[in-house]
Amino acid sequence: MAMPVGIDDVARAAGVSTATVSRALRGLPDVRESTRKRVEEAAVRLGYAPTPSAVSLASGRTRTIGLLTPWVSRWFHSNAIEGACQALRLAGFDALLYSFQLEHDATRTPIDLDVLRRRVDGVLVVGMTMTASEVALLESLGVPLVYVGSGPPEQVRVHVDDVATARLATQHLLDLGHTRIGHIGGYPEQRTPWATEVCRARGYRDAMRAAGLPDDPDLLAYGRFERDGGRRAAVELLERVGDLTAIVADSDEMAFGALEVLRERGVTVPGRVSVVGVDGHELGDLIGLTTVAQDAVALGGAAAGLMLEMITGAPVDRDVVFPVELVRRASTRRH
Amino acid sequence: MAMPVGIDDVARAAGVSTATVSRALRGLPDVRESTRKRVEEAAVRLGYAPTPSAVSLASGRTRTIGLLTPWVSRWFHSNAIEGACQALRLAGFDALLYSFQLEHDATRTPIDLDVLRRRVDGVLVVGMTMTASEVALLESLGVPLVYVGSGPPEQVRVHVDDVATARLATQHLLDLGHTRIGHIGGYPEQRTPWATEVCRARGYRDAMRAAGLPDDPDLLAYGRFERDGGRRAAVELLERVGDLTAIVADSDEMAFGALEVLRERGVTVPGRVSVVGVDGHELGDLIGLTTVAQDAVALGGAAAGLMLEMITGAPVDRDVVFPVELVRRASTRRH
DNA sequence: ATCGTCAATGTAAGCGCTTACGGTCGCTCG
DNA sequence: CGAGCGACCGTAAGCGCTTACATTGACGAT
Repeated sequence: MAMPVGIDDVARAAGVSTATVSRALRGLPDVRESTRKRVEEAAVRLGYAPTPSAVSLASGRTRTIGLLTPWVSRWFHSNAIEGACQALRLAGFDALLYSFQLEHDATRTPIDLDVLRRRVDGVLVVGMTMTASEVALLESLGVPLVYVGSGPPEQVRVHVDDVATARLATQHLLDLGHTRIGHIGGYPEQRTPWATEVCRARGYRDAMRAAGLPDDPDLLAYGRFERDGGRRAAVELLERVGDLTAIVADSDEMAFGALEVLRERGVTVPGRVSVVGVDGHELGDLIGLTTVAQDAVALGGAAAGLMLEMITGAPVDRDVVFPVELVRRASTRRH
Repeated sequence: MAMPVGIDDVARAAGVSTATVSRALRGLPDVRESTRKRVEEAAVRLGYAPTPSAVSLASGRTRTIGLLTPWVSRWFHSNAIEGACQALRLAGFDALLYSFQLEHDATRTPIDLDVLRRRVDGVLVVGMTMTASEVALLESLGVPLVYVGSGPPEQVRVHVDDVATARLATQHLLDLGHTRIGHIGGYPEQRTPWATEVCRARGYRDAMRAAGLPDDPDLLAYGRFERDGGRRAAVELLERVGDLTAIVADSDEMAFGALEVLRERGVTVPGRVSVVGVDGHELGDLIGLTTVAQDAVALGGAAAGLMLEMITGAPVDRDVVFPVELVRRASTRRH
């Protein structure tokens, strides 16, 4: 194991001062081209690489972005993280992963954001509905923030139009002649108005109203944004609504849960009930789930891009909205 | 935004030297209990938190673990990462995520491991078959290494017995009376002997031989360890083997791909062909895929635990093997 | 009373960089 | 021909901690 080579070693080898090495290697001006060449040559020859912590301490920058996420193994999150990671690496930035297992949304333990302090140059909030106080806490870190998936309107965010997305899903069902359409979504209580849960619920309601259908609370069921949440909500819905002919689930994973319940109860899909989800989960294809797809990887990548621009001080779009696409598959049909 | 409070501020507030603050806050000996109390009180009051880069620079430790992984959005990886992340956070460690999109395995671009140098106290290699030279490079980092999923025998690793796993899957099919059992696995070429691809292929072969069946190269098809890889391999298999009655796929995701192909071609499952996968993917339940399940989250968590022990210098098991479990579902039946 | 001992602190030298500031030198310009 | 000006580079002061080593008392032993 070769012993560590520092910036002074390079300086000595190149016959210049450490300051010049620093400038030369970082491409700063005020360095003669011939000198820079010589320094770079020496650096390569010695296999020099700056010590990150020393750079951070001296410069105040970490070249690291924090990824704040409630889960890493869920579809949206893992894909968005993947996209962000790639983009960050390309720019020479590192990704610090902070996954907070958020239990019950109500009694959720306060996130210890202090672990981020002075650790990152910016943070990407991935698919996480934060409370107002959490947002304030985040802002107190004093670094750029980008919200992926959903975020406060006044913040920089990269997302799809959740209202339109749910409306599209619902409209698809309406177009097929359904009217008794149940909605399976995330718990809207204690949510800020911009939460995905809230927006998608609104999209559903908007579509129903626009079709002249009355608001019917029986058609609404909630659960956590995952398969099991979808299961519970579906059970509720089936027990409450006898003439249900369709379900729009706010995520594919919830839809999968609903499909399970339907199958267990012998309710054929799309024979008796049509189901549409939201996300564009890879396995939706195999399962034959009609869905409104979004490109989570691209969202993550775009968010990372924005973040990098913000760090360099460039002005950025405060609100980047990605398109969604209805993917018709076997789980929906005319009523 | 309150201005940053440093260790000296705490020292002043507590009426001691910075050295004492450092010792007191880190629980080192040689600090009178009353002093420690006073220092802690002051630290809390001022909202002091040490600057990570300063700590790293001075101590040489980063309290950060690098997670090396080829993908984050695939089942095994996202789950293992999730498990590792949680365990690390509990210990106050950060997780630096390095996701390398490995393209073609043959011409894979050399991983730039230098980004890890002096950045991490250890690295977890998650579900990644590394070449001998990559392993050597990793070792040159001079930090503890733990391999999750598969790794060189002489290294510390946390994994399932891949040979036994594939054997179990195959045996299940044999027990059901199948003999024309195709195997869908990852490309075994250019792999080290301990690669998951190689071991699972061996498990399949062992089971077949043990059942007295001849080696039949026609029954082997390869692809990447994901859905599309499963698709291609399945297509190959179907075109080559007319009397195929069962398939063992080396991952659930590959099995899903195979199921798609079978369905597209009108081959009923398990009517004409039985399929068994490996992993325990959440959606295997919905899809009804028989599989040999492993607990990826637990693997990740255990690996993180080992890592932490290694960092503190404790001796650890060099080889932690987790159990697997056959989960019978609708995709397999008696021939 | 004297000395070693040991617990509890303080002192200060780094850790490996960045960067404000100063200095040199060769030119241009009035 | 001297002042002024850039271009280029070196000096050195940190950045905010950790830690080897020195220091100080208090105390029991001699």
